[in-house]
Amino acid sequence: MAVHVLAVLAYKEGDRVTSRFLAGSVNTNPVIIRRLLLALQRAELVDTRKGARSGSRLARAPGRITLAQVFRAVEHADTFATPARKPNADCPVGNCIIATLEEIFTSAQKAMERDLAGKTLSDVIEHIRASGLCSKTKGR
Amino acid sequence: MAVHVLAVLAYKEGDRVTSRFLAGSVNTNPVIIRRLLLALQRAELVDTRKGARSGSRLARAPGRITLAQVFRAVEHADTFATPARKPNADCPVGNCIIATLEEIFTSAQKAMERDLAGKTLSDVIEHIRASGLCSKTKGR
DNA sequence: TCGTATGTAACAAAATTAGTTACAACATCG
DNA sequence: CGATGTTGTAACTAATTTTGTTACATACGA
Repeated sequence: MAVHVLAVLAYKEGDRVTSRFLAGSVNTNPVIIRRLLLALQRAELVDTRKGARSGSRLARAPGRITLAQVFRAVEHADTFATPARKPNADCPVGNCIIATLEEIFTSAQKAMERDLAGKTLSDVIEHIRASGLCSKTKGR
Repeated sequence: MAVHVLAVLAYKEGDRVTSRFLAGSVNTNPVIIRRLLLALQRAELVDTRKGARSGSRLARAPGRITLAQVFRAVEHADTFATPARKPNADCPVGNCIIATLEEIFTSAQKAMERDLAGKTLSDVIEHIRASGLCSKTKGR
């Protein structure tokens, strides 16, 4: 979803877009978008301003925003490493396997992020444009 | 969790282990384990027998079970590619971005699986043993 | 044939995520 | 300055997913 929002922002390069517009585009609620934008702001991927006639826009060129950055901004790091597993203190295997699994999964996640780091927002845009299905006019 | 179960099975190499025992080890319910074992059976990673004095064991040596196989057996493939997004037919961007995102995410997932393919169950076991914290005696 | 364990269904509970409503803070325009 | 429009945020509800529970038919081994 984050990518979807950023893609729309990239289309409107430069212009500020309101959360209401984005919500319409993604077909959800403005608040959901705002929550998402907060994460993207913290990662300095978007630049949001309050007040009348304001909104959000990309903080830098689409070519300088990798999907790995987006991923890290949105996912809370512990994606699936330790999904709040029970303490299960009764089994020694359980206790010592956790550290091992964490190590393995962070390695796997790193591998994924390396792959995502190779793709930027403008790659996504170009890919969409190339698919032809999508005209430049964005409804709404 | 799947890895946890398989690790216990690897410890008990050869012996059949009941779902009740495994449930105790992971600190959950036998039915949860059985559901998990069904997926592992379909992937031919474990060999389960019904009836009295039976249970499950690894279908092959721990060194021949990669974590990528486990991952694929357990996760339903569409891990996070298309999490049942709304149809949102009103926005053309939405419609054509989906295919693009799927492509990107399957690529990322492939990268992760390549990483996991490089690690086997016996690597995990060894890693656990090396951590020292865990004696060979598994409680319960 | 008896005991034990799986396969499976049906359902309850808990956790997560998405969505809603409401409102204060605040920038911009007139 | 004051009206307007938009974000930030809280509190709450709803929907979905995951996890756990109970129950029982089925099947295997001794």
